[in-house]
Amino acid sequence: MTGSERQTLLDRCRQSGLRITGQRRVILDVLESATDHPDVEELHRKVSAIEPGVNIATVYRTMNTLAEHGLIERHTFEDGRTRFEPAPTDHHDHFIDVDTGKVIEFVSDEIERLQEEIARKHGFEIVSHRLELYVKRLRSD
Amino acid sequence: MTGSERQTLLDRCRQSGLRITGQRRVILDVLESATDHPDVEELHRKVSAIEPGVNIATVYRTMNTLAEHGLIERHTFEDGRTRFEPAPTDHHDHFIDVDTGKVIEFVSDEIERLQEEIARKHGFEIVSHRLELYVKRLRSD
DNA sequence: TTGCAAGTGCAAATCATTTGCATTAACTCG
DNA sequence: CGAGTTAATGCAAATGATTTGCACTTGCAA
Repeated sequence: MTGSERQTLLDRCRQSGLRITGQRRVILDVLESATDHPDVEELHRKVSAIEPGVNIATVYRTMNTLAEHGLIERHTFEDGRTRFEPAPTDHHDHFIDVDTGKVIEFVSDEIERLQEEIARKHGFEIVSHRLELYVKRLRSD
Repeated sequence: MTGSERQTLLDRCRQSGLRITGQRRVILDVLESATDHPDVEELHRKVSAIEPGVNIATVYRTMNTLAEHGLIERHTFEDGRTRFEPAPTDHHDHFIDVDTGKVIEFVSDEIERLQEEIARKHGFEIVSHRLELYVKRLRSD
């Protein structure tokens, strides 16, 4: 019932004691408003459109800093590129549309439960996991 | 009931019309006898132990050739390194032991089925997928 | 406002992987 | 079995992504 449920990346940066610079504002903004999971180059391109002159090394460094502080997640899909997504609030898995390259999130408690079960059977406990479904849109004609 | 069920990588290379060179013999051998999923550097190290003087570019090239011919699979786990595993005979998913780095394979028809179901619900059909469980050994004390 | 540490730009360094080119060696065919 | 073609290899240089050293700038706490 507080107003803090949809916390912005910027807020979380503050909480982590990171300095809020002009570049960071833009980077965080771009990162947050991205529907897709962008890679560094994409980020840099979008950031530069808003605020030219931001060095790509800064984007790299910012991504690393954010990741260290747990504010973003780093993903490496089969296409090899390292991509980012803001804040692991709730856990979810990914559809990757092989035609468009779009990444869509989904959740399945059932699958999560099965994973636990299988791990236990093998004498493991799960630290984390990743499930990626490479998909094509179903055509209804 | 023929004798062809456990086909060696070498055989499959021959079938694909690849030349069998001294280096390749060794590389295939190392690849096949590896329980873990090695990356290029690991492969090169092991190969060099048997047959010194094999250039790492050759290992890279061989991996690419094998992958093109579908004789090995390329994986990129969260640790970022590109790793290989011989022959995608049956489909399976991976446990990655976060302590040891070991990769263990497993299968779950149930999970596979759930995946199909979820994809369908979202209007997708699955082209391929990857499920990785990052795990720790359960301690029984 | 002042000072210091964190952040930034730029260029050079690093790391993994690929590639051009000359050389070697597998397989095919006679 | 020997010659020819063509893939495979070695080596070094090129590439592409990411990191880093260093000098300079700037956010923020006091």
